[in-house]
Amino acid sequence: MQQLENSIKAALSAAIQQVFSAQVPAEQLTLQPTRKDFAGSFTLVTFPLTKALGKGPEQIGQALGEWLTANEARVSGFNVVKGFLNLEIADSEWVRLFTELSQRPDNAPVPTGGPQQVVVEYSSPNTNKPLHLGHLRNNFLGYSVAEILKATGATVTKANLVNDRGIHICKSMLAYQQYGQGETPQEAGIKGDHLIGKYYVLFEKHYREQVRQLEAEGVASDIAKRQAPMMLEAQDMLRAWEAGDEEVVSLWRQMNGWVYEGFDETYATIGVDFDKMYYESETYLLGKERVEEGLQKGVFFRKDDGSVWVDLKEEGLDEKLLLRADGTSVYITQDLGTAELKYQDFGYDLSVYVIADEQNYHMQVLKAVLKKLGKPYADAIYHLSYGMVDLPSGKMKSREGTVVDADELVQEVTEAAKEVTLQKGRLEGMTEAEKNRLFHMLGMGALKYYLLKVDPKKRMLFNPEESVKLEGDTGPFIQYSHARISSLRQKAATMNVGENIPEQVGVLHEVERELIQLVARYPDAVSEAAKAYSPALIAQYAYDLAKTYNRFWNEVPVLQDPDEAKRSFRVALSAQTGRFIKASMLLLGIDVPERM
RNA sequence: GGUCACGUAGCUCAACUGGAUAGAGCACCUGGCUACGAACCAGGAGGUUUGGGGUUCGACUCCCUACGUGACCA
Repeated sequence: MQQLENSIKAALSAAIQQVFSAQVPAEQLTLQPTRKDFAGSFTLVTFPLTKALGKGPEQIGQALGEWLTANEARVSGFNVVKGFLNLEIADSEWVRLFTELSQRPDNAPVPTGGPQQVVVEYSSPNTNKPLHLGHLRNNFLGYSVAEILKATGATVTKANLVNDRGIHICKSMLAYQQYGQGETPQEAGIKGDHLIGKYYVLFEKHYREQVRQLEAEGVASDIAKRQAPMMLEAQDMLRAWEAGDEEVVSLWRQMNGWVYEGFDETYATIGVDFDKMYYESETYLLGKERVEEGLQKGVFFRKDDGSVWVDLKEEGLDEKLLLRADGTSVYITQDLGTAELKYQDFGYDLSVYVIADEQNYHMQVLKAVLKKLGKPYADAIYHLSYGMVDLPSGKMKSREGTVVDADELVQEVTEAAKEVTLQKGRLEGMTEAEKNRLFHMLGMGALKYYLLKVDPKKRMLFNPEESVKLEGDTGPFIQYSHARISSLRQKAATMNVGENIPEQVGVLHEVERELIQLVARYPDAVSEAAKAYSPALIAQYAYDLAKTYNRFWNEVPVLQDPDEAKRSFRVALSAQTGRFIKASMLLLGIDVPERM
């Protein structure tokens, strides 16, 4: 489609040369898809040309339209409305374009001239609690963006940086020591990540009680928060961990192990994967080396108390602490180390960080610091900043217990999909296992599509009732369209209708033309989505494709048409639509069924 | 206090990066299954794009300002 558009532009540029004897390079022309209410496929906006050509917008449109229909075989007609020249493309050209696309292998890359070695870091959980709704947006985005970049031909590594050390996990450990009585996930019958989460909550509960008590005794609030015994103990534990205390380290290992088992189960269920795992416990020391490097290069400075800082005022930021006075690291310290390590491992020319927008400032600082250090990979860092997920009741707050648990949510959407599918689905002859796989596929389709169809940058609202809907602008709507196509193809096969594209198709139906144009846009959709790091563009495309196909289904007979050529052509068009629906959905991490 | 986002139909989201009469879905109303799958399709109603100013042939989009929401920095 892009090619066709470019060659039309070139033709327009030539037309301007011929008719007005003026030079207007093709790149300067604004060509856009024609709006639905007008005839034509491409529209040239002629307003910008009036000055250069010294004519009115209608006059220009008329003259160019006439020249093109006479001299350019692919342009079959035109009309001018105010400053808009609408060009109609010959049906033969659409059929030719479609034929070309049908021969394209499904996994052919869409070259964009973009980065080739890519690392996408996403998920990046803390190990003190199970995944929740916010993590789901992150996971789905990261997975999808990685797949989209792969589709452009890049070599992509999916990385997960696990935050396995720090005060948060010590809190869970402490509570477990005090109240756990050695229980294991197996004994408790709870997933490991949920078990650890339970103790984290327990810590918070008792800790807050202690703070309240201290306050009742007249201690100031901020002091009480720092002096509460459980907080002091947790900090002791962190120090013991850093010192390598055997007992603490072994408990830490055991509890993190449980969490990983739980996470792995969740990752498998939601269908995301990673090529490389990083653990902060293994990388945080590397960050200190970078700080040392910065001190030696003179781009960082040490304050009297021994803490290390960087001055980013010239970059429009502030002074930033890099290492505490006691030599312990802060978040950014370890990020410096991990960035270096990733570069050593993969030599990326693009490193994507899928991180919520609350860390915009932090990521700016990271990039600026790496630049100060003169790191060649600083500019390759891209922060894919996404908005928070709100609930109808407001913000999710773990303190108030309003977080939506990922595992529970997956369960719910699957259950909802099951209910409807049992009622309306065509499940004859399917085994129980196949049925369950289908329910899961549809439930996840609904959930993933719901979270991915919104522009990543924007904060979004998660409405539980809407997220399990299967009608309208939803994943299952698109999955349904695919199932329909599969069914049609099967029937076509039994009726001996081929999927070949005949030499002569005749005049196209308007909706056929529209469908071909959409199908032809697939590579453009992928490349736009890659450039914008936006799965939402793919979701939008898949929806348009399914929607237009359904209109085609309702308005045009396929197997019933008396003309044999039309029958095969329409089956071929259906088949290709199905392939691109599937390809698009797979880019979102959503699988599509043959029937449902 | 400072910095940065965002504000579009009752609700949830689009709008090709400055182009035509701002589009979809949900909800509401009307119509279409003895047709290849009705989880579908067609139609109706619903908008001062938060308010106010400016830039230009043209502004949801860019600039200024007020209000509202959110995040971050101490």
